[in-house]
Amino acid sequence: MTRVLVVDDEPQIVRALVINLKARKYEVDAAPDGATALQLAAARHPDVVVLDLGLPDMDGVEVIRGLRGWTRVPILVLSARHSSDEKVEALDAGADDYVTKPFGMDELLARLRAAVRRAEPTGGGTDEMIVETEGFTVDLVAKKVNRAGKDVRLTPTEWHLLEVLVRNTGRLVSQKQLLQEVWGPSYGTETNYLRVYMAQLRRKLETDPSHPRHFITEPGMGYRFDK
Amino acid sequence: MTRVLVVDDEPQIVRALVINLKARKYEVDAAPDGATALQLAAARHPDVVVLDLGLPDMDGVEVIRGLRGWTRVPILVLSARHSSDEKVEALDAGADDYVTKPFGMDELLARLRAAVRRAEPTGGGTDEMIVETEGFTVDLVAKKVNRAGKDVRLTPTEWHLLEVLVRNTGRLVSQKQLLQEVWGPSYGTETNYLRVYMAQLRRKLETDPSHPRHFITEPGMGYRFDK
DNA sequence: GGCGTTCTTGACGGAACTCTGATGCAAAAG
DNA sequence: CTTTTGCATCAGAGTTCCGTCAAGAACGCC
Repeated sequence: MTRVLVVDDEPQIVRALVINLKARKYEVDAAPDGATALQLAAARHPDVVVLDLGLPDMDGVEVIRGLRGWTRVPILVLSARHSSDEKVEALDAGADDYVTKPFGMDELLARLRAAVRRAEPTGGGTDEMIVETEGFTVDLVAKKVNRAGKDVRLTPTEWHLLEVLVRNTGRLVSQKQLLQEVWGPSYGTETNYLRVYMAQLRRKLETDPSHPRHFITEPGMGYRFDK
Repeated sequence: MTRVLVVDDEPQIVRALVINLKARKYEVDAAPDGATALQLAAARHPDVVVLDLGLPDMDGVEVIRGLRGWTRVPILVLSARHSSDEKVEALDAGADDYVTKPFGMDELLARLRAAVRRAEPTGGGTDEMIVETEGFTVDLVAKKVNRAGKDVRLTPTEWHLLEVLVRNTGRLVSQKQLLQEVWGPSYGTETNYLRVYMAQLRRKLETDPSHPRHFITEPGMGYRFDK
């Protein structure tokens, strides 16, 4: 189910959006200001953000920057201002689309669908995004890990961590990047989480967990997944 | 260089777009109708398509579908029609954005930048920034050094030092600059650190560490990395 | 409300890394 | 030829970082 974060300080707009989105089977979170928005985004990892630029506590563009610091989630900006400069600023800060109020609900929903669609992982269906090692197989589309013919059960956090590593196969991923992608932007230094969950992954996937061959530690820098 | 395909049957709009895009260092192809557009798209593989819906030979939405059959290239729709239905149809057919005429050039360019930006690869196919010598290979993105088929393990400081040198391949880097970039602004004089870590790098990477060929000392001045 | 799963937190031993000082060598300066 | 200066090398001390375990807290599911 697609999760949407709606950020707006006008209750009637939020209500209208929430009703329409829920009717179309979206999962919706709402935030009345920028601080709440950033917090919710980190906690809930929405698939798309609908953001009103006129917020009570901070400039909407700052919210965009705050999000772009750690995520590429599509951001659809709402604004009462029609000025070209405003649009350019928001778009260049990292917004994906800009809709001026008053807006048609149909159009907004269509733009939302477009934003979600293009964020989908390679919809072409040609490459299945399956990574194989000699000990196990990771299917990024089906979200499944197979080892010796049996599916391995992973917790959400374990899976998320594995996903980030596998999407960067062969590349070193810094601890900060891992923490921020999996736990959110404010967790950049909680390296103990990484230690615990990396140990879990190794225990579940490595042939010899105490001598990992695929989940490599680069001391002081980060981790690397190798085939 | 980013390649743009402009599809429009009104010469003056095409001309305005081409001039503005070329001035901003885009490479531009232009097509006056749908058939030419599909053909050019296939031949030239543009990074983004700007598409007017009002074409002489076919419905613009058909062009979108024709493109979406085989590519995920961002499509930015231009149209004189403000109707919500038109927008929804185009977006749901696979367009990425919809701008109504008359449009502001600044806004259009900003939306174009946004479309190109989000199409940029993140997990796959990034440019690799690889530097090769006859003895070893440095991958600045994956943070990997390969020597004789095996990965060389570098400590954070060693890697950081190597990175600064490699990014300045062929140029002399002063000791002060190296120290300040790797250890911080207040370490401009601790040249002994440099000696120790330069020796480590040579020991790990040079074929004959006592007669370095790549990590050259310039006495009294600094160090230089040569291929 | 009870139960099982998952997430968080803290502590500890061991491994890896950084720093430091001593020593030797070579080239430039006197 | 001697002195001085700058660099290379080595090994040990101190510090930081990582893997592991275990227990409590939070969460979701009947």
